[in-house]
Amino acid sequence: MDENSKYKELLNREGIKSTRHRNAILELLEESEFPQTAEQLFITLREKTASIDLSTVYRTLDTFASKNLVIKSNRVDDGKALYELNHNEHKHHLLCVGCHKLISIEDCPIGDLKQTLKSRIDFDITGHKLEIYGYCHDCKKYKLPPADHDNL
Amino acid sequence: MDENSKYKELLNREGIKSTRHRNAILELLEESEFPQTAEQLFITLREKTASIDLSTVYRTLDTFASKNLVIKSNRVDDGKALYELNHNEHKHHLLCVGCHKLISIEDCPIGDLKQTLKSRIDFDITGHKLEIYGYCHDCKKYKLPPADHDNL
DNA sequence: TCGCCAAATGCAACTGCCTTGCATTTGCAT
DNA sequence: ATGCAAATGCAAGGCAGTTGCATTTGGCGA
Repeated sequence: MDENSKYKELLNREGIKSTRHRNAILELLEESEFPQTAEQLFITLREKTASIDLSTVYRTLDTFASKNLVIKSNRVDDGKALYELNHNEHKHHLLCVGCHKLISIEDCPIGDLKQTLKSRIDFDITGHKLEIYGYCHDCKKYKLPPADHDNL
Repeated sequence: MDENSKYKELLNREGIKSTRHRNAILELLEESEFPQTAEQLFITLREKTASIDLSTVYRTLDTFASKNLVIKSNRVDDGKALYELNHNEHKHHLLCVGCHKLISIEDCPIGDLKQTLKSRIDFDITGHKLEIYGYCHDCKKYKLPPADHDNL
Protein backbone atom coordinates (compact mmCIF):
# COMPACT_ATOMS: atom_id res chain seq x y z
CA MET A 1 0.00 0.00 0.00
CA ASP A 2 2.25 2.70 -1.25
CA GLU A 3 1.21 3.44 -4.78
CA ASN A 4 -2.33 3.30 -3.58
CA SER A 5 -1.93 6.05 -1.08
CA LYS A 6 -0.68 8.48 -3.69
CA TYR A 7 -3.91 10.44 -3.46
CA LYS A 8 -4.73 9.64 0.16
CA GLU A 9 -4.37 13.17 1.40
CA LEU A 10 -6.43 14.59 -1.41
CA LEU A 11 -9.23 12.12 -0.76
CA ASN A 12 -9.14 12.59 3.00
CA ARG A 13 -9.34 16.31 2.51
CA GLU A 14 -12.62 15.70 0.72
CA GLY A 15 -13.81 13.45 3.49
CA ILE A 16 -13.84 10.24 1.48
CA LYS A 17 -11.85 7.05 1.85
CA SER A 18 -8.72 6.28 -0.08
CA THR A 19 -9.24 3.00 -1.90
CA ARG A 20 -7.44 1.02 -4.55
CA HIS A 21 -10.03 1.83 -7.18
CA ARG A 22 -10.24 5.52 -6.39
CA ASN A 23 -6.50 5.85 -6.59
CA ALA A 24 -6.38 3.96 -9.85
CA ILE A 25 -9.09 6.15 -11.37
CA LEU A 26 -7.41 9.35 -10.28
CA GLU A 27 -4.12 8.14 -11.67
CA LEU A 28 -5.71 7.24 -14.97
CA LEU A 29 -7.44 10.60 -15.24
CA GLU A 30 -4.17 12.32 -14.52
CA GLU A 31 -2.55 10.51 -17.42
CA SER A 32 -5.42 11.37 -19.77
CA GLU A 33 -4.92 14.33 -22.01
CA PHE A 34 -8.63 14.55 -22.85
CA PRO A 35 -11.99 13.86 -21.24
CA GLN A 36 -12.77 10.14 -21.15
CA THR A 37 -15.98 8.13 -21.15
CA ALA A 38 -16.66 5.84 -18.21
CA GLU A 39 -16.40 2.92 -20.62
CA GLN A 40 -12.92 3.93 -21.77
CA LEU A 41 -11.74 4.26 -18.19
CA PHE A 42 -13.35 0.96 -17.27
CA ILE A 43 -11.61 -0.93 -20.07
CA THR A 44 -8.23 0.55 -19.25
CA LEU A 45 -8.68 -0.23 -15.57
CA ARG A 46 -9.56 -3.81 -16.34
CA GLU A 47 -6.44 -4.13 -18.47
CA LYS A 48 -3.93 -2.63 -16.13
CA THR A 49 -5.19 -3.37 -12.64
CA ALA A 50 -7.32 -5.85 -10.82
CA SER A 51 -10.97 -6.24 -11.65
CA ILE A 52 -13.40 -3.44 -11.07
CA ASP A 53 -17.10 -3.19 -11.78
CA LEU A 54 -18.51 -0.66 -14.19
CA SER A 55 -20.94 0.55 -11.55
CA THR A 56 -18.01 1.32 -9.30
CA VAL A 57 -16.45 3.40 -12.05
CA TYR A 58 -19.65 5.41 -12.43
CA ARG A 59 -20.15 5.79 -8.70
CA THR A 60 -16.56 6.85 -8.17
CA LEU A 61 -16.67 9.39 -10.97
CA ASP A 62 -19.93 10.80 -9.65
CA THR A 63 -18.47 11.03 -6.18
CA PHE A 64 -15.43 12.85 -7.55
CA ALA A 65 -17.67 15.16 -9.56
CA SER A 66 -19.68 16.03 -6.47
CA LYS A 67 -16.42 16.97 -4.75
CA ASN A 68 -15.37 18.97 -7.79
CA LEU A 69 -12.33 16.78 -8.28
CA VAL A 70 -13.53 15.87 -11.74
CA ILE A 71 -15.64 17.68 -14.31
CA LYS A 72 -18.48 15.74 -15.86
CA SER A 73 -19.86 16.82 -19.20
CA ASN A 74 -21.71 15.30 -22.13
CA ARG A 75 -20.20 14.79 -25.55
CA VAL A 76 -22.04 17.01 -27.98
CA ASP A 77 -22.33 14.55 -30.84
CA ASP A 78 -23.64 11.49 -29.02
CA GLY A 79 -24.47 12.69 -25.53
CA LYS A 80 -22.17 10.23 -23.76
CA ALA A 81 -20.84 11.34 -20.40
CA LEU A 82 -17.23 12.52 -20.31
CA TYR A 83 -15.02 12.84 -17.26
CA GLU A 84 -11.83 14.78 -16.79
CA LEU A 85 -9.73 15.92 -13.85
CA ASN A 86 -10.60 19.39 -12.63
CA HIS A 87 -7.34 21.26 -12.99
CA ASN A 88 -9.09 24.55 -12.33
CA GLU A 89 -7.66 25.76 -15.56
CA HIS A 90 -9.60 26.92 -18.52
CA LYS A 91 -9.22 25.28 -21.86
CA HIS A 92 -11.14 24.60 -25.04
CA HIS A 93 -10.74 22.00 -27.75
CA LEU A 94 -10.92 21.90 -31.49
CA LEU A 95 -12.59 18.76 -32.79
CA CYS A 96 -11.58 17.65 -36.26
CA VAL A 97 -14.65 16.22 -37.93
CA GLY A 98 -12.40 14.37 -40.34
CA CYS A 99 -10.31 12.26 -37.97
CA HIS A 100 -11.93 13.05 -34.57
CA LYS A 101 -8.65 14.32 -33.23
CA LEU A 102 -8.87 16.83 -30.37
CA ILE A 103 -6.59 19.84 -30.27
CA SER A 104 -6.31 21.90 -27.12
CA ILE A 105 -6.31 25.67 -27.34
CA GLU A 106 -5.75 28.29 -24.70
CA ASP A 107 -7.85 30.91 -26.43
CA CYS A 108 -11.13 31.79 -24.83
CA PRO A 109 -13.38 34.30 -26.49
CA ILE A 110 -15.85 34.67 -23.65
CA GLY A 111 -14.09 37.31 -21.60
CA ASP A 112 -15.49 40.36 -23.30
CA LEU A 113 -18.93 38.86 -23.63
CA LYS A 114 -19.11 38.41 -19.89
CA GLN A 115 -19.14 42.13 -19.19
CA THR A 116 -21.36 42.89 -22.14
CA LEU A 117 -24.03 40.50 -20.98
CA LYS A 118 -23.84 41.55 -17.39
CA SER A 119 -24.52 45.15 -18.21
CA ARG A 120 -26.93 44.62 -21.09
CA ILE A 121 -29.24 41.95 -19.75
CA ASP A 122 -28.19 41.54 -16.14
CA PHE A 123 -26.98 37.96 -16.52
CA ASP A 124 -24.10 36.68 -14.38
CA ILE A 125 -22.04 34.11 -16.22
CA THR A 126 -20.72 31.35 -13.98
CA GLY A 127 -19.42 29.00 -16.63
CA HIS A 128 -19.52 28.00 -20.25
CA LYS A 129 -18.70 25.26 -22.67
CA LEU A 130 -17.41 25.81 -26.17
CA GLU A 131 -17.08 23.14 -28.83
CA ILE A 132 -15.41 24.04 -32.07
CA TYR A 133 -15.63 21.81 -35.13
CA GLY A 134 -13.64 21.87 -38.30
CA TYR A 135 -10.84 20.32 -40.26
CA CYS A 136 -7.30 19.93 -39.06
CA HIS A 137 -4.29 20.39 -41.28
CA ASP A 138 -4.13 16.73 -42.27
CA CYS A 139 -7.81 16.34 -43.06
CA LYS A 140 -8.27 19.48 -45.10
CA LYS A 141 -7.13 17.71 -48.22
CA TYR A 142 -9.79 15.00 -47.89
CA LYS A 143 -12.46 17.46 -46.82
CA LEU A 144 -15.80 15.70 -46.60
CA PRO A 145 -19.05 17.52 -45.90
CA PRO A 146 -19.03 18.24 -42.16
CA ALA A 147 -21.45 16.61 -39.74
CA ASP A 148 -23.16 20.00 -39.63
CA HIS A 149 -23.53 20.63 -35.95
CA ASP A 150 -24.07 24.31 -36.33
CA ASN A 151 -23.64 27.07 -38.83
CA LEU A 152 -20.93 29.58 -38.46
CA MET B 1 -55.80 18.18 -46.62
CA ASP B 2 -54.91 21.82 -46.64
CA GLU B 3 -53.18 22.48 -43.38
CA ASN B 4 -51.25 19.32 -43.97
CA SER B 5 -49.78 20.45 -47.21
CA LYS B 6 -48.33 23.57 -45.64
CA TYR B 7 -44.84 22.12 -45.94
CA LYS B 8 -45.47 19.92 -48.98
CA GLU B 9 -43.17 21.82 -51.28
CA LEU B 10 -40.38 21.91 -48.74
CA LEU B 11 -40.61 18.17 -48.18
CA ASN B 12 -40.86 17.34 -51.86
CA ARG B 13 -37.82 19.46 -52.52
CA GLU B 14 -35.95 17.17 -50.13
CA GLY B 15 -37.33 14.12 -51.90
CA ILE B 16 -39.49 12.89 -49.02
CA LYS B 17 -43.23 12.49 -48.70
CA SER B 18 -45.50 15.05 -47.13
CA THR B 19 -47.42 13.33 -44.35
CA ARG B 20 -49.71 14.37 -41.53
CA HIS B 21 -47.06 13.68 -38.92
CA ARG B 22 -44.22 15.37 -40.73
CA ASN B 23 -46.29 18.47 -41.23
CA ALA B 24 -47.34 18.48 -37.59
CA ILE B 25 -43.76 18.13 -36.42
CA LEU B 26 -42.51 20.91 -38.67
CA GLU B 27 -45.33 23.16 -37.50
CA LEU B 28 -44.54 22.42 -33.89
CA LEU B 29 -40.84 23.10 -34.37
CA GLU B 30 -41.69 26.37 -36.07
CA GLU B 31 -43.70 27.44 -33.04
CA SER B 32 -40.91 26.48 -30.65
CA GLU B 33 -38.64 29.22 -29.50
CA PHE B 34 -36.01 26.79 -28.22
CA PRO B 35 -34.64 23.35 -29.01
CA GLN B 36 -37.00 20.59 -27.86
CA THR B 37 -36.50 17.00 -26.76
CA ALA B 38 -38.24 14.26 -28.73
CA GLU B 39 -40.29 13.53 -25.63
CA GLN B 40 -41.55 17.11 -25.36
CA LEU B 41 -42.54 17.11 -29.02
CA PHE B 42 -44.19 13.71 -28.65
CA ILE B 43 -46.31 14.82 -25.71
CA THR B 44 -47.45 18.00 -27.44
CA LEU B 45 -48.26 16.09 -30.62
CA ARG B 46 -50.35 13.61 -28.66
CA GLU B 47 -52.24 16.46 -27.04
CA LYS B 48 -53.02 18.49 -30.08
CA THR B 49 -53.29 16.05 -32.95
CA ALA B 50 -54.11 12.45 -33.58
CA SER B 51 -51.99 9.71 -32.13
CA ILE B 52 -48.40 9.28 -33.13
CA ASP B 53 -45.78 6.82 -31.99
CA LEU B 54 -42.61 7.93 -30.26
CA SER B 55 -40.52 5.96 -32.74
CA THR B 56 -42.10 7.93 -35.55
CA VAL B 57 -41.10 11.14 -33.83
CA TYR B 58 -37.51 9.97 -33.57
CA ARG B 59 -37.45 8.67 -37.13
CA THR B 60 -38.97 11.84 -38.50
CA LEU B 61 -36.57 14.06 -36.61
CA ASP B 62 -33.61 12.00 -37.77
CA THR B 63 -34.84 12.19 -41.35
CA PHE B 64 -35.19 15.95 -41.06
CA ALA B 65 -31.73 16.19 -39.52
CA SER B 66 -30.23 14.20 -42.39
CA LYS B 67 -31.81 16.70 -44.79
CA ASN B 68 -30.52 19.58 -42.69
CA LEU B 69 -34.04 20.77 -42.04
CA VAL B 70 -33.48 20.41 -38.32
CA ILE B 71 -30.41 20.64 -36.12
CA LYS B 72 -29.87 17.84 -33.64
CA SER B 73 -27.72 18.43 -30.60
CA ASN B 74 -27.28 17.05 -27.11
CA ARG B 75 -28.14 18.94 -23.97
CA VAL B 76 -24.94 19.53 -22.06
CA ASP B 77 -26.23 18.82 -18.58
CA ASP B 78 -28.00 15.51 -19.18
CA GLY B 79 -27.04 14.51 -22.69
CA LYS B 80 -30.63 14.29 -23.98
CA ALA B 81 -31.08 14.93 -27.69
CA LEU B 82 -32.49 18.31 -28.67
CA TYR B 83 -34.06 19.23 -31.99
CA GLU B 84 -34.67 22.63 -33.52
CA LEU B 85 -35.54 23.97 -36.93
CA ASN B 86 -32.53 24.94 -39.00
CA HIS B 87 -33.14 28.59 -39.72
CA ASN B 88 -29.63 28.97 -41.06
CA GLU B 89 -29.18 31.74 -38.60
CA HIS B 90 -26.66 31.85 -35.86
CA LYS B 91 -27.65 32.19 -32.27
CA HIS B 92 -26.51 31.27 -28.79
CA HIS B 93 -28.35 30.85 -25.52
CA LEU B 94 -27.79 31.73 -21.93
CA LEU B 95 -28.93 29.01 -19.55
CA CYS B 96 -29.94 30.13 -16.09
CA VAL B 97 -28.82 27.45 -13.66
CA GLY B 98 -31.31 28.77 -11.15
CA CYS B 99 -34.58 28.42 -13.07
CA HIS B 100 -33.41 26.67 -16.30
CA LYS B 101 -34.75 29.52 -18.40
CA LEU B 102 -33.10 30.01 -21.80
CA ILE B 103 -32.29 33.47 -23.08
CA SER B 104 -31.35 33.98 -26.71
CA ILE B 105 -28.45 36.23 -27.59
CA GLU B 106 -27.19 37.41 -30.95
CA ASP B 107 -23.63 37.84 -29.78
CA CYS B 108 -21.10 35.40 -31.10
CA PRO B 109 -17.52 35.64 -29.95
CA ILE B 110 -16.07 33.16 -32.41
CA GLY B 111 -15.49 35.45 -35.36
CA ASP B 112 -12.03 36.66 -34.42
CA LEU B 113 -10.93 33.28 -33.19
CA LYS B 114 -11.69 31.78 -36.58
CA GLN B 115 -8.96 33.75 -38.30
CA THR B 116 -6.55 33.36 -35.43
CA LEU B 117 -6.81 29.60 -35.46
CA LYS B 118 -6.64 29.34 -39.19
CA SER B 119 -3.36 31.16 -39.38
CA ARG B 120 -1.84 29.85 -36.16
CA ILE B 121 -2.56 26.15 -36.31
CA ASP B 122 -4.05 25.67 -39.76
CA PHE B 123 -7.47 24.60 -38.53
CA ASP B 124 -10.58 25.40 -40.58
CA ILE B 125 -13.59 25.99 -38.38
CA THR B 126 -16.82 24.72 -39.90
CA GLY B 127 -19.06 25.09 -36.87
CA HIS B 128 -19.24 25.49 -33.15
CA LYS B 129 -21.50 25.22 -30.17
CA LEU B 130 -21.41 27.54 -27.20
CA GLU B 131 -23.29 27.00 -23.95
CA ILE B 132 -23.22 29.76 -21.37
CA TYR B 133 -24.34 29.18 -17.80
CA GLY B 134 -25.14 31.63 -15.10
CA TYR B 135 -27.81 33.42 -13.15
CA CYS B 136 -30.55 35.52 -14.67
CA HIS B 137 -31.82 38.71 -13.12
CA ASP B 138 -34.54 36.96 -11.12
CA CYS B 139 -32.36 34.17 -9.78
CA LYS B 140 -29.41 36.26 -8.68
CA LYS B 141 -31.03 36.97 -5.36
CA TYR B 142 -31.40 33.26 -4.52
CA LYS B 143 -28.01 32.37 -5.88
CA LEU B 144 -27.23 28.74 -5.18
CA PRO B 145 -23.87 27.17 -5.93
CA PRO B 146 -23.88 26.52 -9.68
CA ALA B 147 -23.86 23.03 -11.15
CA ASP B 148 -20.22 23.68 -11.98
CA HIS B 149 -19.99 22.70 -15.60
CA ASP B 150 -16.82 24.56 -16.25
CA ASN B 151 -14.64 27.23 -14.76
CA LEU B 152 -14.52 30.64 -16.20
C1' DT C 1 -60.01 8.26 -60.84
C1' DC C 2 -58.00 3.84 -59.64
C1' DG C 3 -54.56 0.72 -58.31
C1' DC C 4 -49.93 -0.07 -57.25
C1' DC C 5 -45.67 0.13 -54.71
C1' DA C 6 -42.16 2.22 -52.17
C1' DA C 7 -42.07 4.99 -48.27
C1' DA C 8 -43.98 5.95 -43.81
C1' DT C 9 -45.98 4.38 -39.58
C1' DG C 10 -47.41 1.62 -35.37
C1' DC C 11 -46.25 -1.70 -32.32
C1' DA C 12 -43.34 -4.36 -29.58
C1' DA C 13 -39.08 -5.99 -28.61
C1' DC C 14 -34.52 -4.70 -28.02
C1' DT C 15 -29.97 -2.12 -27.18
C1' DG C 16 -26.81 0.82 -24.76
C1' DC C 17 -25.73 3.83 -21.13
C1' DC C 18 -26.26 4.47 -16.73
C1' DT C 19 -28.43 3.69 -11.92
C1' DT C 20 -30.01 1.19 -7.86
C1' DG C 21 -30.80 -2.40 -4.17
C1' DC C 22 -28.70 -5.38 -1.46
C1' DA C 23 -25.33 -8.53 0.40
C1' DT C 24 -20.37 -8.59 1.12
C1' DT C 25 -15.90 -6.53 1.75
C1' DT C 26 -12.71 -3.00 3.15
C1' DG C 27 -10.63 1.31 5.09
C1' DC C 28 -9.68 3.38 9.11
C1' DA C 29 -10.70 5.29 13.81
C1' DT C 30 -10.40 3.56 18.31
C1' DA D 1 -7.09 -6.28 16.71
C1' DT D 2 -11.99 -5.06 16.09
C1' DG D 3 -16.22 -2.80 14.84
C1' DC D 4 -18.76 0.09 11.92
C1' DA D 5 -19.71 3.10 8.19
C1' DA D 6 -18.33 3.58 3.62
C1' DA D 7 -17.10 1.32 -0.61
C1' DT D 8 -17.69 -2.41 -3.81
C1' DG D 9 -19.55 -6.37 -6.69
C1' DC D 10 -23.24 -8.36 -8.69
C1' DA D 11 -27.57 -8.53 -10.74
C1' DA D 12 -31.63 -6.34 -11.80
C1' DG D 13 -33.78 -2.24 -13.32
C1' DG D 14 -34.72 2.31 -15.76
C1' DC D 15 -34.72 5.44 -19.41
C1' DA D 16 -33.57 7.36 -24.02
C1' DG D 17 -33.35 5.94 -28.27
C1' DT D 18 -33.34 2.09 -32.09
C1' DT D 19 -34.88 -1.72 -34.93
C1' DG D 20 -37.65 -5.55 -37.22
C1' DC D 21 -41.66 -6.44 -39.16
C1' DA D 22 -46.47 -6.21 -40.44
C1' DT D 23 -49.76 -2.67 -41.85
C1' DT D 24 -51.08 1.70 -43.81
C1' DT D 25 -50.60 5.62 -46.82
C1' DG D 26 -48.91 9.16 -50.19
C1' DG D 27 -48.39 10.03 -54.73
C1' DC D 28 -47.36 8.51 -59.33
C1' DG D 29 -48.50 6.20 -63.63
C1' DA D 30 -52.12 4.00 -66.17
